[in-house]
Formats: sequence, structure tokens, C-alpha cells
Amino acid sequence: MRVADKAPMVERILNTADRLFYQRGIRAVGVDLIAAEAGISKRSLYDYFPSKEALIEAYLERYTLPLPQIGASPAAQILGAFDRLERMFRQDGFRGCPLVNAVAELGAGCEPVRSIAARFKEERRAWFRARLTEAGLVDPDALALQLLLLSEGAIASMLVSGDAEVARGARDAAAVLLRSAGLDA
Amino acid sequence: MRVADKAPMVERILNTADRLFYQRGIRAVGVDLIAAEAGISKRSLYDYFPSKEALIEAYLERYTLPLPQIGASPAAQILGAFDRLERMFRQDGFRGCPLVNAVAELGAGCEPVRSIAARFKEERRAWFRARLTEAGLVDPDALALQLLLLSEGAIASMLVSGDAEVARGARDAAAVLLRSAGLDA
DNA sequence: CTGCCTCCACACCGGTCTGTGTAACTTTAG
DNA sequence: CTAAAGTTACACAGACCGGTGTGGAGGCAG
Repeated sequence: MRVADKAPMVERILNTADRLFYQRGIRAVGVDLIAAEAGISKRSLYDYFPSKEALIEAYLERYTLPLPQIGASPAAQILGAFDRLERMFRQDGFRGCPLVNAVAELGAGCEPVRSIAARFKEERRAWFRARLTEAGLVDPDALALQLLLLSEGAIASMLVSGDAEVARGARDAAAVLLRSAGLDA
Repeated sequence: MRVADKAPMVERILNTADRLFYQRGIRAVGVDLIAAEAGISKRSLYDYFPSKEALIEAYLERYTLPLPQIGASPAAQILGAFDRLERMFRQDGFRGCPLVNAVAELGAGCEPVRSIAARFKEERRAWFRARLTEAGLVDPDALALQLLLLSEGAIASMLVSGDAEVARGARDAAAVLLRSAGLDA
């Protein structure tokens, strides 16, 4: 197999790992199972990833992709992000944020994972900040953090309670904070 | 050993399990290690807890204790809860909420754990609601949820970023929401 | 001292884990 | 066709898992 053919196989392995890791937890899923579900032998899987840890990190890295941009007012984009959250909540198999879950599960002593998750959350916060700057806010830092806290809180609450309505609560709170900062949707 | 002497030993086991489970993750800690660190044999540990799962549930159950009441205005009590959060964040070894972490780690198919965590969060939300009712709010439900989301978000963000300042951000957001509902500290 | 009861150290069970070694099979290239 | 390369199934190593069984050490009552 040529190198050019490796990428799709890597993708297939990562799709399988994603599904299993996210649904059952990272430590609960063995390499044998991932290989079997991906339709390759364990021996071949270790040709693509040198260790389970490398596979875990690749699985988490995939989530650090930028959010889509919708052509609307900044405040509407922000509230739209909470609507998107609610749609995610209502999808079957939602089980919280994979990155937060990984940090929670792997615990102390797994610094690479924490670092990937921190980078991801910083990106999300920067997205809020960029929207607020677009809207003309001169000091968007504090508000961007607060919006991030609302979405993180909604994700954690949804994971525990299973009630997708929490997204609506987060959206309403975000609207109050935005209005209090002088922004209207 | 008489039955009356059992309680302290159970407490010691739970203290040990708490430290290890919370710091390293539940699946990462074996029963052997808990017994050794608690200073008893594994055989004796199984006299106090019939299985590891029972130990896990007892470990989580301990967190469902009521919050302390401080004699201050309701709004001040609520903001004080966020100050308390910040003090928790600054303690060594803070690793997020044990109940959320357990749900994140054990994943689907571990309903008892999810149920304990949901009960805990509902208690927290009820605490906020009670303070808001004290303050004269006629419909405290939505705001109580939003305050809970802020604290949950702060906990998750602290776990990932390690920056205790997020508690301040949550507190500030809570103050804005309270003021917007007509309450002042 | 004797009998009893509790607890411990230790070994063990079957199972699972990550990771590797190997030999047979299939595919591809020349 | 032949040779090389890639992939497979399979077994294995070494470690750990949850849980149990056992023999013996220690305290205590009579």
C-alpha cells in the first residue's frame, strides 16, 4: 500500500475510535475492539499508530477545528452557537464534550491530553471574543469567558441530567449578558 | 470486631478511595491499591463493600450533602457560593466535580452513577432556587438553572485550563444575572 | 491452656489489557 | 511465473483486573 492510500485508512480508524471512545470511555475500549470494528487486524492498526496513547491524542486533536461562520450580526451568531448546542444535545448518543471527558477520565499525569483540551477551549473562547470585537466591544475578554462558561456548563449539565432544555437556559443567560453589555441581537 | 467499630473503618476506606478515584480516575484505580493504601487486606475490604461498584457508589454518594447556610442576604449567599468555588479551585489537587467526572468516565450503561450525579445537581439547583425564593422572586426556576450552569461551567473550565480566575468570571456573570432580575447584593 | 473469632498475608482464578512475534495468505510489480 | 511487499489470523508475553479461597497469626473468654 502506498503512502497516499494511508490517509483514508487512518480516517477510518479514527472514526471507529471516536465512536467507541466517546460512547464508552477511553479506558473502557481496548485496541482489539477498535481494530475489529475498523475491519483491520490489530497488527495493522499498530502500523498506523505506534501506541494507544497516540491514537487517543489523534482522536482528541480532530476536535480542534474552527467553528463555521454564518453571515449574521455578531450577537445573532453568538446566540446561534447556543442553538447549535441545543441541536447537538438532541442528537442521539450525545455524551458531553469529548475533551473534557478525556481530561476527567485520564486524570492527573496525562498532560498531553489536558493540553489539547485547553487549546480547544481557548479556541472557543477566542471565537466568542472575535464576535464581540466585531460587535464593537472594546474589552470583550470577560464577557467571552462568561459565554464560554455558559456553554461549558450547559454541556456538563446535559451530560448529567439528559435534559436538552438546559441549552435554552444558557441561551437566555447569554442574551441577558449581551444586552447588559449593550449588544442586541 | 463489633459492628459499632465498623463505621470508622468504612470511613477510612472511603477516604482512601476518594483520594485515589478523584485524582487518578475510577477505572485506573484497582481494589488492591485502595486496600493497601487504607492499610487493610483486600479480603477485609470485601467484607465492608461487596464489590467495587458498591464502593464507587458509596464514594459518590458522600458528595450529596447539603450546602452550609450563612446568615446573609440571599444574593450575597449566592455570590458567596461562587467565592467558595474559587477557594476550592485554589486548593491543591482540584480536579473538577467527582460526579461529573464519574459520569464522563463510566459512560453510557452505568445508570446508577448518572442517577446519583443527577440527584446531586438537582440539589444544587434547588439551593439556588431556595435563595431566590427567599429574595422574593416569584419565578426562580430559570435563573436558578442559569446560576447552576455558570458554576458547572466554571468547574469544567477550571479542570481543563487550571486557571482559578474563571470562578471570578462566573461570579461576575451571576451578579449581572441577579441584577437583571432585580436583586442586589 | 483451649476453643473461638477476626483479620491478614498470600496464592489463585479466569479474564482483559497493551504490545509483539510469526507464519500463512493475498496482492502487486516486473 | 516469480519475487517482494503488505496484511491477515493467531499466539504469546507480561502485567493488571475484580473477586475468592485458605492457612495461620493474634486477641479474648472461659
